[in-house]
Amino acid sequence: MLAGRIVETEAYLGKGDAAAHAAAGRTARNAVLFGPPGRAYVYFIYGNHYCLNVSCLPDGVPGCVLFRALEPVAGIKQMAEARRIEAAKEIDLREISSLKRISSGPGRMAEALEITRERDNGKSLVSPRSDLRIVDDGYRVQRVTVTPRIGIVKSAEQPLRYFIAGNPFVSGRRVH
DNA sequence: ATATCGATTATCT
DNA sequence: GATAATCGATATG
Repeated sequence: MLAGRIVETEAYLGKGDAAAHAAAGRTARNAVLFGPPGRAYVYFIYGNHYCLNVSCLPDGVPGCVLFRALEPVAGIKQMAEARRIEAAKEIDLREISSLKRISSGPGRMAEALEITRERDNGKSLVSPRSDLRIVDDGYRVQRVTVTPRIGIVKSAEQPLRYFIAGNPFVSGRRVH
């Protein structure tokens, strides 16, 4: 079983959030965002990467949370293999710097979990029967830092990125 | 350490 | 035809 702690997220809203895929209304691509909450919204970006979100607001109201980084917890070797970083010589999975390369960043995270739109879009993330789930393991976050979102141009100033303060698996530069 | 750039394709204008 | 919620490699200080 693969598992990781969610350490970094971003919120994307609907109309009024120009950076959100739902901003211009419902299409075949973003239909999950307009459906019930708790479903996987997986999109393909830059011709290379998948990114995983969970739909959040009530049926008919678009909104989601993008998962940007995981702290690897279980199945670490398998995730490293999925990322094709197991073979490299200087990789030592006991080192934080190596572990960070597994699932710090939305594209990396999806690759580590082998998530694709074809397989996972629309899946429930809350059903006990689902093979892709968000669960509570009892971990309690002490402090959350809020900053603007990464990699967007429109609505770039809004403070909608959230991460566990000081967690070493948060992606990007700003970790505090 | 920071900056810039190319890859590669589904989706939308 | 242009764009994009990224990544990894390369160049430069």
